[in-house]
Amino acid sequence: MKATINDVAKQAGVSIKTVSRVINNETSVRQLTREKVQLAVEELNYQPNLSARNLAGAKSFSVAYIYDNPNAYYIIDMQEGILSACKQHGFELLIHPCDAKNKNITEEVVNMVKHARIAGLILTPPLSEMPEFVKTLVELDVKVVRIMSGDVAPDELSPCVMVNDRDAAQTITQHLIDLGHKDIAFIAGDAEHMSTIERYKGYRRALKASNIDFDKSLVIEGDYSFDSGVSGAKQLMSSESKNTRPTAIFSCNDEIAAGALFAARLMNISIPEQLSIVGFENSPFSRQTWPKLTTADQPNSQIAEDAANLLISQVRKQKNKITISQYVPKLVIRDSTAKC
Amino acid sequence: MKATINDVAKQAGVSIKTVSRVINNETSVRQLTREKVQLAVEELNYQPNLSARNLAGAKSFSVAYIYDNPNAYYIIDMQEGILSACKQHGFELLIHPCDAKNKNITEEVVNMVKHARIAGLILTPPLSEMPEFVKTLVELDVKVVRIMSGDVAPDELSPCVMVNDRDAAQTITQHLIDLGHKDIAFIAGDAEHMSTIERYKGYRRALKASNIDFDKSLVIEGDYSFDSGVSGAKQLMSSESKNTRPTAIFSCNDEIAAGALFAARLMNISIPEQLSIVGFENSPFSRQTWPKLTTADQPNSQIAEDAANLLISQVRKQKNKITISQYVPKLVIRDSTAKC
DNA sequence: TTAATAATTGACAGCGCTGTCATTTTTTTA
DNA sequence: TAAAAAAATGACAGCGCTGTCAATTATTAA
Repeated sequence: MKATINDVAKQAGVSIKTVSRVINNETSVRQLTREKVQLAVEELNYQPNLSARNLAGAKSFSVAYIYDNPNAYYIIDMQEGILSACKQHGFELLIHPCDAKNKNITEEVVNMVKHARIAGLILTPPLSEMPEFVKTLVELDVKVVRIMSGDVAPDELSPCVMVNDRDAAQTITQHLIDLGHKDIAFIAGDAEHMSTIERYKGYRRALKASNIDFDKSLVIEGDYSFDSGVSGAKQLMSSESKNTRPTAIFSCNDEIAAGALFAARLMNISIPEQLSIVGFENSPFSRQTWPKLTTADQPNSQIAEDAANLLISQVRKQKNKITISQYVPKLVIRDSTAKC
Repeated sequence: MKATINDVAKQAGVSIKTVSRVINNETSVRQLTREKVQLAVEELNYQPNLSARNLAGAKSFSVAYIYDNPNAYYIIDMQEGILSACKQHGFELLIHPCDAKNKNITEEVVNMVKHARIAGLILTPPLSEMPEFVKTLVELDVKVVRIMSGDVAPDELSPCVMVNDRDAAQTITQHLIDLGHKDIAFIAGDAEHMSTIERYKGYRRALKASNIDFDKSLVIEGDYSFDSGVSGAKQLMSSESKNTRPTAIFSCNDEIAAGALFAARLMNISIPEQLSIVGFENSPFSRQTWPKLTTADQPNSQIAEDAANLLISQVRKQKNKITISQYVPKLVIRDSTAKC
């Protein structure tokens, strides 16, 4: 019932090998022949069988998305972006949730790659930020594309799609400064995440650009969780605290910001009148807090599609060398920030 | 490098066909032979090649999860549950987001199933609740397992995993009644979703059981969105409203509840002192609202794993007829409900 | 124009597995 | 104990495709 390469060959009056050449976009097929084949492909609505391709060829038509990230919205966006690129190029997507903290993560992934004959991997933080992990993979000749925080790729290991958190954080902080804030606190995400580091840099840079003295006591460690937002904000705003009480809090992501909002509520601090709070990521729930969060929006699905396209062209050896594309999240002003 | 069936056969001193029999759990292999083969499989860490299996056999080792649901947390939980069952049985998971409203959805899915040689599908609402869609699929001999709301399967089309929203809703409503509430409003999800209907039934049943008069004006149409929670609660609590002002609101899911919380805030109604609000689903953000939501918890990942196992045993023709398993979400009491 | 070279095309094996069917071994029956 | 029946095993083709290499055709140089 489903057309095979044989049917197409017969219909086009050529050998199956020629059909194979056409569908794989190989050179050395005469234009006329190519068109004959393409016509037959369309008439029969032929689509190559992935299993057969994977089995016969040295190539693979599967890419995998390996993730370890508690943020469901992020993952779903990524997946859909990747899927969209895959569909376009006749690739298949395998998803593989895992635990980055696991010592055997490298082994686990290597095993999976070997077993399932994966053409390449897409990695997002924190996995994309584990140099040893990536290096091992690359040395095993696995194509990898990483989505990372920063403006330039940290190495030549693999192509990257960079998200410029630094500039975005600077813009966000500037927004607070423009509102008249001077005592701006910073609640960090996991310290080892590049995004935390980059956002911190942007924050510092904005302060510096406006000649605002940096107060170390306004920087609180956190871990990208709601709870760390709660405790961070409590610590910052408690009356016994020796710090200058900040008038604004830069939260490393929306969850932290939601936590800070929660803490403010607990302490009877009204937002944004008495305290401005910003988030980062523009996850759907940043619109569902009270008040709605000012945050930075990143086009995740677009970023993922970009990464997948990069990966696929790598796999096809369309050597576009180490390509890098960069995105800068955009400020979204909502109701959690106000004049000082 | 990777062991193939040939390596195993050689190692075990049998033919590849016998190895095939063992790994497929077929009968008519002597116990002794079976053990020899199993030993070799372990020694070589052999794992059958999916592509080869798919290509050679009539069977397929891929299942697909087709979804159309804006709730990222739900999808991720589902995926992970399905993935876990797949891993256990050597199946592969394909994910396929789609739009249930699309007229060609059936064609799209049928096409995908045919093309990718899918062994079976897992469907969640709203797709699982489209009888014509399911029927078409089943008639094309595609195995389907549905996750649905209700206590018994609506038909014999396919196995189902049922989530008893009705009983859960009754329990939740009873919780409100126990707190002394009598004027309990209901903000519905999408009217055509079974879950809305079932939750509504549970709500009505609880009222009836406690001899509380049902007030139609306390039932508001909604659509499972934050915004419908906002407008629903506004409508219920506005002073011009002719209704009895409710003292509690049953929201059909956590998003609606978050919306109701938001509206209450807007209207200066304090929760839970002046108004109790309950959600449904226990999504992560129900812990991140102020106050934290009382809600009903459903073990989504477990449900999904169950569904996937059901599907896989169907595919393997281990005819456990039309099996149904049922889950009842459990009440989780947090801070958004209080005595009247 | 012809030989040499380059560009196109095809024949065929084989990827790792399962299905079919024939063969061998074991068990049962007479 | 032999013959018949049943159970266990294996030989081999072939799933749909790609890689290799040989054969053919078109193009260029001499």
